Amino acid sequence: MKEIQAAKSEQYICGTELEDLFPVHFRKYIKVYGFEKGDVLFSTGDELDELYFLMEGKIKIFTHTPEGKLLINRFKRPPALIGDVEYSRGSAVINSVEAVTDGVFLAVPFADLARIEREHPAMIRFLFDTMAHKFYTELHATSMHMLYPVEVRLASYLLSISEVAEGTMFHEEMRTSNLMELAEWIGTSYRHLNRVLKNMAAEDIIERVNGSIKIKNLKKLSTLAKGNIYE
Amino acid sequence: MKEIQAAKSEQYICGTELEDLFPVHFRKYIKVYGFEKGDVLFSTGDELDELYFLMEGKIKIFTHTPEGKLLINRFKRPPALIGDVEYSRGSAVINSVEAVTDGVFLAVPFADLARIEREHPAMIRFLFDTMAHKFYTELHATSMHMLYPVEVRLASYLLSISEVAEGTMFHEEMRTSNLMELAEWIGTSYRHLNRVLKNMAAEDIIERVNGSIKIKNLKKLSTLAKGNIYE
DNA sequence: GTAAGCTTAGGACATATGTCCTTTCGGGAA
DNA sequence: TTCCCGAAAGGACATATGTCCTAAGCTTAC
Repeated sequence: MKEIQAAKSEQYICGTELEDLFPVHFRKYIKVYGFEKGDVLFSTGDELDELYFLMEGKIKIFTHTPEGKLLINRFKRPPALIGDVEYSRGSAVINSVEAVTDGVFLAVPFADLARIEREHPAMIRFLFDTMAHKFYTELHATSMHMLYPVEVRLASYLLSISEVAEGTMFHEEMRTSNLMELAEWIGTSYRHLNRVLKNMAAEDIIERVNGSIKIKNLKKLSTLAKGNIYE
Repeated sequence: MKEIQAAKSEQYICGTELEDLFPVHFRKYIKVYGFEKGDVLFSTGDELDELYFLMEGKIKIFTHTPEGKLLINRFKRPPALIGDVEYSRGSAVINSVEAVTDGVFLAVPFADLARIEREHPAMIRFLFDTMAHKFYTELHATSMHMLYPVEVRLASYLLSISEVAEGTMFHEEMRTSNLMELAEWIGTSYRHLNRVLKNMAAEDIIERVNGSIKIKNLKKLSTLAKGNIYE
């Protein structure tokens, strides 16, 4: 990840929610960073001193254990905030972050953020709301994982991507390009995902055409998902 | 849960963190509620219009599915906040809350809270920090659940209660009185917990004396827990 | 075009965990 | 004391899910 000197933060801020958030005279302190697919953006334990706004691209946030097991916490697309927990707690980075695609961050040094916070209450309110939303989402996902088997989570996921019509930006957040990523997102092994997909195909709920998944019976799928929408 | 008219919020606020949080002239709007063991305090879907500070007692926060399955989200002891997510999002109650023991809440109407927030920035900062902490804790718990089998979670739990010596208030938060509650907290069935306890006993890590658990080999336990502390 | 390397697909087997039931046991109610 | 009940303990079996492995079908680089 490296700073793009040429880029002006203005071009990313204009027309977004961030316009209200950053008083104009603070904008010159905002840096623009670019990253490339596969970059390791942050690692557990790093010290952070900037807050990052994901403006472009897709990133993945994950935990890994000392034994090397890996758990995808979530995939994120804009708009997303990285480093808010660390800003609040003053602690080191909790989860590792990796770039799934190329992308762009805006960065605000914690020191400047503290100043903005003081003279512009909207900022802290924004941070609070964002955090509340993250927490809510996390709670929801945890419940799903603990309460339902993979089959239900998968059904719910498939539903969510099939309803793009009514879709807020939110649904975008977890579209995945291939099955392995999907397995990670749902929180299971690729093998098991495959097994469940096979069952669904056997029951004519979906059809697998050369790698991609087509929904054949939306109604059955809804029943399976038990009214859950994956987020 | 009912308001205790006689009680003054002052007596609960004095000497705590809340002293800085509530400007003196706002304190008269703070209500005091008492509840009794077993009371259902909040249910999913309720509309909330107050923020609650748990001052005394122990409560349990849980989700239940349409099918009746139940998932303990966590147990809480003071200090704890209920309703902050709802305040931020303006949404209905997410998880149900039940009293595990008798206890006391302080309550601040959202309307007043909004006013305090405006003239006293420490309040929103407090909410933000609290939320960040909740989020962090939730993340940690999720990772534990997803990454480790019950055995490790149990070991970690036992460690945490054995280290009361170094204990912040935090460790208190999840002491449970009986095995069924412990099973719920760890997120497994009573049967399975029992099974795992038996294994540990067989390996001389613990000893089960008439219902209670004694730790016999702290070192082995630590190894099992792999350095995790069940926060 | 060919080899290398993913991604997809699935067999075989092991393990973690859940469900249902039965038995035992200690403490409070009658 | 006697009886009853909830908590504790564990057997038997079912199910969800993981691990390891093999093979086939594509891309992609050269």
